[in-house]
Amino acid sequence: MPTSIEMDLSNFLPYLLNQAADAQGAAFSPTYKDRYGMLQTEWRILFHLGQYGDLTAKQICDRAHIHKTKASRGVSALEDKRFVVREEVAKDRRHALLSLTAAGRAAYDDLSMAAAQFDRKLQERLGGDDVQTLKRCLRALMKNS
Amino acid sequence: MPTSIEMDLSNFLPYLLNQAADAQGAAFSPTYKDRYGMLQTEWRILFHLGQYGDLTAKQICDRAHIHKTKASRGVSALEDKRFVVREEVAKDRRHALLSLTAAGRAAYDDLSMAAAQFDRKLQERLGGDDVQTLKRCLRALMKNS
DNA sequence: CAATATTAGTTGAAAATGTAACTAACAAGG
DNA sequence: CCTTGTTAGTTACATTTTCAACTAATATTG
Repeated sequence: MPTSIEMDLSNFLPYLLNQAADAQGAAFSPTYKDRYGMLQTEWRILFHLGQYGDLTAKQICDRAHIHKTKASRGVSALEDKRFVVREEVAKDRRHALLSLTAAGRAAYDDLSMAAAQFDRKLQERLGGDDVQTLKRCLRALMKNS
Repeated sequence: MPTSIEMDLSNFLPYLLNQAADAQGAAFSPTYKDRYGMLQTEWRILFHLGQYGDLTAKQICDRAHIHKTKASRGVSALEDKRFVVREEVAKDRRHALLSLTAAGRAAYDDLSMAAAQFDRKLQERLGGDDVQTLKRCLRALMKNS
């Protein structure tokens, strides 16, 4: 006799969030994985650089909530793929400004196009009003408490 | 000059989902991690057994979209903690029915209570109407396409 | 009922992640 | 300047996850 008064798993928000994120992440990941052999972190770094221009690793970490070790490895992988180059900042040699190469820019353009298309399909599936509410809620939930 | 016509990261649903799931997952995980040393998969298995009664590993995998190797290791860990016992099914000895021990049931009760409370706080933060919409959207997004 | 295919679950190795300790560069106070 | 503290980023190591191969049990087919 299961006691299920307290909580219903299918109503537990962290669970729903996680399942939805997994499902959609799995649906999109082949795009960057198969085309460019990227990991999620690499794709995220590439996206930030493509969208916001040159940044240091620290800035990317802060914006995208990526841990610095993960970012460090992601940047190295992108350098190996010749998608990113780093340039030391003269006045503070701890930082290095990251920027996209031509190849990196091409990959970004390709992937951001695919991402936009992916998003449009989701919007169609859910309907515009719901998507607005959904995104507003998700933005609120990103910022913890 | 960044080109950001195509796509805005802060509007890309897989990204928002992932960030929100990470943030809320990180907010809740100390509950099972600190109290019982559980990993997320273990907590999820425990939850399924507590809520839906005795199940085989396969049934849990199917319901919770957990890969069988992850589930196998999660079940072993729960056995080590004496939260779960397995009983062979006579008519098909490949399966094993998993069930909670008294200690497992106690942990489940404790955690499901905490989960319910966590969820109530989120509902308060977001407001009832939005939560309804949010959950409906997330359920739709869980089932891929 | 023997041969083959499926299914549930496990195991080992490789890949990825997280944690902590580390280096190198700068900053600030004495 | 010289100690002490902070910051950006890397590296080493332990934990976790993923992938592929495997075992054991049952189902299916000729």
